[in-house]
Amino acid sequence: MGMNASRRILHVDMDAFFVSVELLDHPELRGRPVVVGGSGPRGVVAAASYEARAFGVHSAMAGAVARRKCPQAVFLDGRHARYREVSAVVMDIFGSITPLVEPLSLDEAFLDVSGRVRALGPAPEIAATIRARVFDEVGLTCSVGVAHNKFLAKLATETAKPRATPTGPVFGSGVAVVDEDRVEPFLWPLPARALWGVGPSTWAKLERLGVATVGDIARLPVDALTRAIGPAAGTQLHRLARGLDDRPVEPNVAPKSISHEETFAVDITDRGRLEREIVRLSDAVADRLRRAGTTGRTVHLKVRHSTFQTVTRSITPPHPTDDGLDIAVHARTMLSGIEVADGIRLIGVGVSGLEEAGARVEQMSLLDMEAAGRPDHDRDRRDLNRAVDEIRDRFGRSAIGPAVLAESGRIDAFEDGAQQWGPNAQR
DNA sequence: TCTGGGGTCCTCTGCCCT
DNA sequence: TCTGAGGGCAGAGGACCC
Repeated sequence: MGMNASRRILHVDMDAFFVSVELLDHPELRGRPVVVGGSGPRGVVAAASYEARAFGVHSAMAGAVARRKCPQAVFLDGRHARYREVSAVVMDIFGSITPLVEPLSLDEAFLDVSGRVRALGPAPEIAATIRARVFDEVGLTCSVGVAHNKFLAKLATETAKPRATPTGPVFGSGVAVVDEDRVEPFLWPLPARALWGVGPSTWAKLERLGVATVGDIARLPVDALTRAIGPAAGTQLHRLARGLDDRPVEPNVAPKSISHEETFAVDITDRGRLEREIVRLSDAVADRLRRAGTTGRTVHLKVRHSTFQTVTRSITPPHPTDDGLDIAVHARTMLSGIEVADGIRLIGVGVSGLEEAGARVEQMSLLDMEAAGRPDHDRDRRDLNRAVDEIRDRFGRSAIGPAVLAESGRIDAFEDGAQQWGPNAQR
């Protein structure tokens, strides 16, 4: 395809995905306000049905607030494993349309259908086909935006979505198209907040510049923008405001980091307890690293104090690792420099700098390994991890785990389906 | 009963090296 | 030897997204 050939990009977004999956499995709840997440002592809303949205409930809202706004709503814990399962079926439908599918999350994806128009018809027709197939084969509704780039396709989706009103949900058009010669009338009246990358902080800075709409940004000189919000964000925003976006749809984007974090039902001041949580989180991170066949170079620790002040520490050891104990030792070292007496509400462990496992082992000479004093030790640990992985494959994640966790009985906290949006009430 | 969990990217700062 | 500029990297934090 030539450089100037117009691309045909679809953005597909499932409508109220987590809630819709729950309604699929619990049809008796249809028509009622339903909220996924937010049921625990410190939970937040992950998704709200359009009936619940009519009461002002929306995702990321504190569970307590949601309850106050809509006490009659049904609050459900999330079932992440189930959502993944349904998502895989939906993504397979996308994959049968074009190989160029880039998932953004479980419920959203970009599709480049430029090469499929000849076979399947114009992009809006492909969009309608996708909606029909997702409904017929999965039983869920989705909205689709069509444009010549990712950014405009995503904005188009918003206008196609159902809306919540006091009298009940109103269906959207389902498919929305932004034609290449209609970009400015579509884009410029929108609030600047609609642009990708404009959150509360950037929004405040833009307001100080007297900017309200996307059109205002487009008419602003670039250097005024870069001075206000930085070179990278400034140039990017200026391009988006003129509808320019040449990012390709990229399937198979490799993850750059893996992490687990947890908010406690009650703040923790006991360092020993925090160290045990670190072992558990590190074990879960390492488990995922090995399953993905990767190792991590940099270990990160995240600590949120009772005041909500959040600090992060990171360290890059000489060798990449996929070993839970290894990760835990580094994380614990970093924790030792942090005051915990004031109460800790969240702790997280992660690794970044991912590379294929073994990529480096071959480069490391035997001499290096001996100088580091770890050849036998390393091999033993790899054997142990392999055995642990096999046992877990056969009997589940809770079958085996670090000894320090045995008494607290928390090894299985990351079993598939563990609820994901806040601490359980009983913890 | 205020504020989850899993990510990405950018900026700033300090340090090392040239 | 001292000083400085500038690149590269690591670490910390912030902003943003779903």
